[in-house]
This record gives sequence, structure tokens and C-alpha cells, in this order.
Amino acid sequence: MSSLTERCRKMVGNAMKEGILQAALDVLRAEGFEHLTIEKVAEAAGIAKGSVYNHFRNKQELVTQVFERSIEPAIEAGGRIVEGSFGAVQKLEAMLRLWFSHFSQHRGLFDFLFRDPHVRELCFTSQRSKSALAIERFRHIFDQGIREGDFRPVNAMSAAEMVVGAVQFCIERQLESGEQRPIESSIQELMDLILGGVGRREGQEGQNYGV
Amino acid sequence: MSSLTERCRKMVGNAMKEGILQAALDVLRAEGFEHLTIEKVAEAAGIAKGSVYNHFRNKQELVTQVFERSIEPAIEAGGRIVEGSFGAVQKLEAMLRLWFSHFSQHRGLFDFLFRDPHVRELCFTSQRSKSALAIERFRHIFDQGIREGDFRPVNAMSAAEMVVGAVQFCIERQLESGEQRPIESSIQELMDLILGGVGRREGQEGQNYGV
Amino acid sequence: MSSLTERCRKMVGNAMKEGILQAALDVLRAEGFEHLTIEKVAEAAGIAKGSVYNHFRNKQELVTQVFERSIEPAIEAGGRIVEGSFGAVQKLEAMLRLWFSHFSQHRGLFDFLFRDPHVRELCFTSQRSKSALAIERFRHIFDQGIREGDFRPVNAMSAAEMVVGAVQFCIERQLESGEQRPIESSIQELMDLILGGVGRREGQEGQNYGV
Amino acid sequence: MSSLTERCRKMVGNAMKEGILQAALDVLRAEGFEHLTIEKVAEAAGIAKGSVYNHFRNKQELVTQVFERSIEPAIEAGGRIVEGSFGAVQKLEAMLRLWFSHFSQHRGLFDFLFRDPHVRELCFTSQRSKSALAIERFRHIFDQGIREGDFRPVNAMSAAEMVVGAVQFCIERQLESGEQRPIESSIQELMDLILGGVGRREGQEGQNYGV
DNA sequence: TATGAATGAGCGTTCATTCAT
DNA sequence: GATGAATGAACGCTCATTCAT
Repeated sequence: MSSLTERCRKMVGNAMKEGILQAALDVLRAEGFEHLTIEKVAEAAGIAKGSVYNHFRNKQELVTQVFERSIEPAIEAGGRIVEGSFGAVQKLEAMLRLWFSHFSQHRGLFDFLFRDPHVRELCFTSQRSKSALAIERFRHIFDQGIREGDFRPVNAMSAAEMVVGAVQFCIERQLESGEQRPIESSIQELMDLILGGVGRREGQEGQNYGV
Repeated sequence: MSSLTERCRKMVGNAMKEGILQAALDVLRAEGFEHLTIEKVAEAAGIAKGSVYNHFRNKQELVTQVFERSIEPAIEAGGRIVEGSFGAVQKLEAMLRLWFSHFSQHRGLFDFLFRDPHVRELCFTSQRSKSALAIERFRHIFDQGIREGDFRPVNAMSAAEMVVGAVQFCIERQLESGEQRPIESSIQELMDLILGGVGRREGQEGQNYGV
Repeated sequence: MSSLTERCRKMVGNAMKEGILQAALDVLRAEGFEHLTIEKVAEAAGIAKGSVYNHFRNKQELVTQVFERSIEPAIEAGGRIVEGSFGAVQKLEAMLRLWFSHFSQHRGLFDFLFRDPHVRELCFTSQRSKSALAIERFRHIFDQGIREGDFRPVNAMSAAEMVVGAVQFCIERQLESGEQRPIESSIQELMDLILGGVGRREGQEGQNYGV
Repeated sequence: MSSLTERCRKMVGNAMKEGILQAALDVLRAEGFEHLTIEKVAEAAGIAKGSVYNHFRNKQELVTQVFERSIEPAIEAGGRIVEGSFGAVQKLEAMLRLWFSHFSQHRGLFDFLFRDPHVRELCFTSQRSKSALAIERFRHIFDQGIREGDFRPVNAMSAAEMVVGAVQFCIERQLESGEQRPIESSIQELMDLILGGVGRREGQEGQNYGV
């Protein structure tokens, strides 16, 4: 955690804010949320404690912004997928790929978001709207799928909730276990389950497994 | 919150511990996690602050045990379901029913566990092993279903993860939104999605929409 | 609180100081003393925080001057009364009238000076010398009265102290209670008490009660 | 400021509170109100900062109690005077004597109450009711005097206000100037002015001064 | 074993003041 | 002179934990 002061003193004002956010992220990663204090953030940023308050009204605002910054790109990417002109199945798969790859690519960045329970909680809190957004997006995809005849006429909302819960949980588990499973494998497995369910169907019975 | 002292003074040590746990639960419900202090717990239990430390090494241990107590019955019930002699589909449905009903019946008790972010996080922490247990149980059910030919030969572990994530998330959402949806409806919807997936099947095509 | 900057930028330095003092007064009235910060004053004056320090060595000096400004006119008016060529009784009454009217006319201005304990204290501090001045002036009036035979040969200094204390206290009380008593009534009552005291006199005895 | 810890550790709980109050008084005297911090009080009392909060909810409560303790005895003594069975003139004189002597005898204790503007302000604030009490008592005395024919039928309330203001101010002035004037002299002078006023009376003219 | 006063590290926050630009 | 970001000492307050009784 090198001193930011020299780097920042002559920077444009905005850069200092970035520096503090980065410092907060560093502290979060290094010490976890419950040991995140303004003093440590300031120290990590190489600035005085009081200076933090020139850029963030209070601790809550700082931590929230750390999280918002981290998740922003994924949200935008999600928006682009939903609004694209592909079929529902493709969109669904793209969405899963986005989630998995985003969390994998930024594992270094998101690790703490899920590993540290305190942070995870805060994220979920702040993400309540984000969660709602995610659900909404999956719902759109399911609606489209149903409309276009690719999906059964299920309750799109419930399906969306289920998928979001399942995906989040799977990602969490992978991060927790440190398992480095190929993303595509996870995606295909989830797609298979989401599309086909676990139940055996009469038609399939004969086709796939015969006797 | 009547004084527990008289009741407990001559009781076996275990009863005192029960009283403290109950007091902690009361405080948690009344004031939320972030206002839970040892002092308040002691006061609610009608004992002295220091006495709490005769039964719990520290605050963390106390709070963890509060949660463990809350979830214990459900865990045992889950064990009985898995070890029963029913079909996988019935076990799966029973399991979902257990989860939903448990959280519904104890809504007053669990509300705070999910509403208060700090508590939720703590619960998830303690539940990491509980989650693992839950996954294991669902995995057993899926294994049974596959073995007995009721389920497709999916990856039982992945399916279990998915279901646990989905169910937890749905319950959380319901608690958060305060929605009082009929349990059976939720269960049936989830069962339908888990068993049948969202994707259209060839066999259905003809049945449902004709050509 | 419009920006003073444009108005003041090209003004003589003195005008800027006036602007800051006025801004400080505005903040004082609007937010009370304990919420008076240099930053708010600067903002109200439409200038930068640092600029305040080009005109006032520190906060203390600024606040003191705000008070001095407020009381200046009354002091000058007091001087004119004492140096006038009237009798002691008339001067005494004029003095009381000045005090009462000054505080009444500027009630909006002085209210906070007395209502807010922190400010009141600060004013009293700064007024210690002002009090001395006031006492001195009343002492002159009493000396004159004694010399010219209008007053008994009392200790002029003690009488002056007494009167100043009494008048200040009465004004304070009125401001505190928010009472809107007619000034003339207060003045006449005080004059009566100062001149005649409360004690019964031989001459009165016969007049008022007969024997 | 000797360590109170040894002395107090074995004392009854109440003694510790006394010790803190005394320590606060010491700090107040030594450093003035605006430098009174909880930390300094704790240090002066030889205890830990947090311990102060075992006896006082917050700083405000502590300081208020310091003041209340200081003035309590005088208030009670005042009550005994008013309720006594003497004439109004005697009661008035006794009251003045009480005030002067109380502040003189406890000069060491009250010095700060008047010398330090911050404290004075706080006292006046807390004393608003005390002031009201003092006024009420003088009013009773004046009422009695008027009823019994010793005083002119003046406005008892106004006279009381005037006297309280005058006496407080005179005492303040003496404390401020450090002047050690004989109390009796001050009392007699005030009594003379209060009873007789400053104005010359026709009847007196001949009697007292002749021509 | 129960007590609860004492502890003391720690926290979030404020704000008068400085100084490089 | 004007600026305002940076400073950093200071403050009131909390509370898990200890320990002498």
C-alpha cells in the first residue's frame, strides 16, 4: 500500500477520490470489512484521516461507492445483452456467461465481496436494487422466450428468481471453495438444468437412454 | 422480559444458558443485531453482564449459537426426510415444503435473521456448513432419483447447488418483500421448474400447441 | 445569501470585511453559534474559506467583531447622552430608553446573542469592557446628579453597577421570555425604583396611609 | 490532582461519582470550561475515560451536576430565609448577606463559575430555573414588605428582577476585579440603594442634609 | 458462581487552520 | 489576493471483556 500522496498531490481532484476508493478496496481485501476503518483507508491512501471526508460524506458512502464501482460494468453489460436481438436461449446463455466470467475475471476484485461475510452482506444490501435489476432482466429473457415459443409458459418472474438465486449461489460456492472449474462447463450444466429440469420425460426416456 | 434470575438461580447450568440464548433472541428481535450488546442480553436475561461469559466465550459464540438453535429443528427434520423411504420426487417436494414452512412458521423468528443485513451475514457464515449439509441432502435425493430412474442422469451435485441457491433466494425475497404468498403455490412452481425446466420439449410441442 | 464575490472582488478591502461580517451574522441568525463554522461563513459570503483568514486572524476575532459591530451604535448613542447638557434624571431616563429600545429594535439581531448560550457568553466576554464603559457612564450621570443636588450623595460607582446589572438582567429576561412589554412601562418602573427605592418614607407614611 | 483510584476502588459506588464531580470541578478551575474534556476529567480523577460514562450519561449531564452541586446549599439556605418569620427588610438583608457570603466563602469553588465565561453561560442556562427561583423569592419578600407596610406598593416582580440582576452583577464584578471589599459594606450600600433609591426626597432634604 | 464497576482501545466525525497554486 | 484541498489534533462516545469481591 504505497503512499498515494506523491502521486496524487498534483493530480486532478477526481484522482484523489479514485485513490481513496482503491485504498478502501485494498483494505477490504487485506483485512475484511469489519476491520475497515476510515483511518486504515486513509493510511492506505497515504493521506490524512480527515481528507477522506473531503470526498465522502461518511463511511457508509465510501463503502457503498466501492461496491457500486465494482459492479457497474457488469450491470451495463447485462443491459446490452437483454436489449440485443438474439433468441432467449442465447441471451440466457450470454447472461450466465457474463456472470461467471465477470466474477472470474475480477476474482481478485470480487473475492472480498463474497469471501468476507460482512462485505457480502453489505453488497447484498446495496444490491437489493441490483438484485431486483438482475431478476428483472432474466424475467425479460424468459418473457421473450415464452412469447417466441422457445420456453414453456412458466411464471417468468419465478423462473427469473430461481435462476438468479441459483447462479449467485453457484458462483459463491465456487469462490468459497476456490475451485477453478472451467466456466463453460458450469454454464452448460446450468443451461441444461434450467432448460430441461431434472425430471425424466416420457419422450426423452426412449430417445436418450432406451433400454 | 421478566427476570430470569429467580427462575434460573437454582437451575442446572444448562437452563441458564437457555435463558441467555432466549434473551439474546428477544433482544435481536426487539432491537436488531447492531444494537445487540452483551449488556442488553444480560439485562433481558435478568443476570449480570459478567455472567454471560460463564456460558459463552464471547459475543460471537453467543450469536452463533442463537442462530444454530433456530435452525436446528429444520436440520433434523431434513435428515428424517432424506432417510425416509419415499421416492425422490416426494422427498424433493417434502424438502421444499420443509424449508418454506419452516421459514414461514418462524417468520417472526427469522424475519430479523434476514432483514437485518448484519444478522443475515452472520447467519450465512454459520450456515456455510449448514449450506453444505443442505446441498449434501439434496444431492442424496437427486442421486436416488437418478438411480431409481425418476430423474435424468444430471450432475446431482450441481443440481443440488442450484436448487439450494434457488430456494434460499426465493425465501429471502419473500421475507424481504413481506409477501405472504401461499406456500403450496411456491412449492408447486418450484417443483415444476426443477423437474421440467423452462425449455420446450418435442413431446410437448404437439400436445400443447398443436401444429 | 447571494454571492458577494462579484460585488466585492473589485471593492476596497474594507468592503470584503464588511461582507464577511454580514455573512457571519446571517449564519449566526440562521444556525446559531454552535453551528457557526468558517466554511459556512465563507459560503454565505460567496468567498473561499481561506479568504476569511485574509481579514480575520482567526474565528474568535471574527465572532468578536460581529458582536462589536452590533453594539457599536448603542455605545456611541450612549456617549452622546452622557455628554449632553441635560439634567441627571433626564440623562438616566434617556440611557434606559436607549438600552431598551436598542435591544428591542434589534431584537431580531440580538435575539440570538442572548438566546444562544454560547453566543451570550461570548458577548459577555467581549462586553466586559463594554460593561465597564456602561458603568462609567452611569457613574458620570450619578456624579452629576449628586453634584447638582438631584440625587442623594450615594456611592455613584455602586449605584452605577447596580443599575447596569439591573437593566441588563431585565432586558435578558424579556428576551428570554419573549415577553413584549411596552418599553415605556419598563422604563418608568425602573426609574421609579432607582429614584425612589422600595422603602417607605416618613413623608409618604402620612400621605398614603394616614394615621 | 491525585489519583482517585486507590482511594475509590474500595469505596461505595457513590464515592466514585463524587470523585468524578470533584475532578471535573478541578479541571474546570484549572483549565476553564472550553478545555474541559472527558479525558481530562478522567485523568484528574485517576480513572479511565470510559468509566466516566458509568456514572454520567454524557458530558452535559456531568457538567450540569457539577453546577447543581455547587449551588444547592445556597438555594436551600435561601428557602429557609424566605420562609422565616422576620420582617421583609430583615429578610432582604439576610438574602443579600447569603448571596455575598456564599459566593465569598466558596470563592474557590465559584470563582470559575463566574470567571470563565463558558461556565458562566452554562450556569445561567441551567440556572434559568434557578434565576426564576431567586426572583420568586425576592418577590415574596417584596410582597410581604408591601403587605406589612414596610415597602411602597411597587411592582414586586419588577423590583425582584431588578434586585437579582443588581446583586448578581455586583458579585460578578467583585469576583472579576478580585476586589476583596468587606461584605457588610457592600450589603449596606445595596440595602441603602434598594430601600431609598438615589433620588432626593423633599422630606429628606431638610432632615438629612439641611441647607 | 455471580456480580457489575472499571477498563481502554477504538471509532466516526468535525473543523480551524495552513499553504501550494 | 484568492482559492479550497489537505491536514491532523481533538472530541464524545461505545462496548466487549476482565477481575476483585
